[in-house]
Amino acid sequence: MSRVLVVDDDPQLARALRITLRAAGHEVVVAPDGRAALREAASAHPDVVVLDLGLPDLDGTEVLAGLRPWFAGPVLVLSARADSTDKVRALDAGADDYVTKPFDMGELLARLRALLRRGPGGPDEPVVVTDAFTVDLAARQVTIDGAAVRLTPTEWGLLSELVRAPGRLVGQRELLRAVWGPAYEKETHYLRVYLAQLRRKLEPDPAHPRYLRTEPGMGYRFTP
Amino acid sequence: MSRVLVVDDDPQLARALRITLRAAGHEVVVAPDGRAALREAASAHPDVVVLDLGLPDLDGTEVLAGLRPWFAGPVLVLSARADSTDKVRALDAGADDYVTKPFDMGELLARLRALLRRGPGGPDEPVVVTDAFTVDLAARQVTIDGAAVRLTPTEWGLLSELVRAPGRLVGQRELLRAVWGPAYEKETHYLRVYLAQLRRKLEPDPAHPRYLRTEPGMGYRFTP
DNA sequence: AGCGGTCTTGACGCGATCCTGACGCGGAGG
DNA sequence: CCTCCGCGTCAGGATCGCGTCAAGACCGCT
Repeated sequence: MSRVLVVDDDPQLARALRITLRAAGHEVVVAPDGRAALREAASAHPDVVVLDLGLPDLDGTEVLAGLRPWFAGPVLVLSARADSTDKVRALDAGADDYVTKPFDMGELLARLRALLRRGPGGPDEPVVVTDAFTVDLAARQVTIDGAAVRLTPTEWGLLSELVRAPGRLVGQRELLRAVWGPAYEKETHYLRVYLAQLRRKLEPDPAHPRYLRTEPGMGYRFTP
Repeated sequence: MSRVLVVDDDPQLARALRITLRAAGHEVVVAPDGRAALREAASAHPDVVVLDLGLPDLDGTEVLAGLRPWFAGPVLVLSARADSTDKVRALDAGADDYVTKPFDMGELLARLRALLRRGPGGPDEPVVVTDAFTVDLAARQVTIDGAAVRLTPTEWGLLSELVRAPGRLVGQRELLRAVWGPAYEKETHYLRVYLAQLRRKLEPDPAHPRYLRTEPGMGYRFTP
């Protein structure tokens, strides 16, 4: 989902953060001190930084000052100090949020979500592109040379199921269950009919499918 | 400097906030309850909203929900509840920050500064323009060749829901839940009736819709 | 109470979509 | 060489979803 740089010298807390953040779908990079933080921030290009103010080498605000000139993403500051003058100082130094330890993990995640929501262009668009056509899963649209292609609900269900697993073979039972329901697992004929329709609409040469391939006896495979 | 909408039913706190914010160079608008808040937010076009969750008429999250669809600026939530589940709920409902009462005025100001620093020039356009008509989400107004178009509340709800996701297909269940409520997810008939009305009012050729398109069996799509 | 506007509900025609059956083809196995 | 199974193709009929119109119910306002 997003890349998070965690700056903390406490190995235990860093570990907990890494596990929690990874479970929430983020990619995590950890830096144990200020110098490493600046180095990693420059090389790893994180989307957001979680910065503990209590570091062994540099003061947290110095890290913030070193970061801010060029790092545009949000920075969430962690600190054991609850004094509001500290908060004001950190926020005015460029922090976007300030959380005092000990803190609740759920709250931290929610605050990160709030920061990332404002972020650069929002979350990644799940778009699958081939040389012949483009599938936008979020917008539920298929385009071929920029022109929209009309798909029926069944056709779309089938296509999205295949496109969601690029390169992977999808069994016929799997497809039937996903599109028609568990009661239709034997109706392999449906697949033949609708795959033919999809190929007619999407493949450059429907007689020799290149993207929606048949694996005889097993299922179908979408190869980008 | 910036226009701040303060939503709080406690006259004393509202007064203190007005004085402090004005001293910091902000223009202040105060709303004592949820309905007034939504009204003022639409008419005064604030840059940021400070929202107390404890309101006499509406739940704070309802105000947030009513605000978020069209208000792109930051919202800072005030609350007496320090429970982290409350925080998570508010943040995920669209709040950008959450401050528990009692709070330090200096910290609140610093947090507001941090929020405003992130830019009143957000990429979100609250106005959607097509060749045929213009939709102003914030002002709740549709104009066609500069002339205002009268829409009923239901028509507006439907239109704003579609316009908010340009190019994306919006499922009929999704639309029904957003406009009528979760109990009406099966009433696809409503959609047909109101889409027809919208097309009559907005489309150049209602018989051949160009902007409010139907995706049979799936939903509707607004294409600018 | 009366009134205008809005929302709900029903009925109808039409077109699109889905299901189904029949046929030909090709490869695997006997 | 022959048979059988799975796949692709085609075409028809039943069904579903959509758009349209109109009448009744339900507000809020005067």
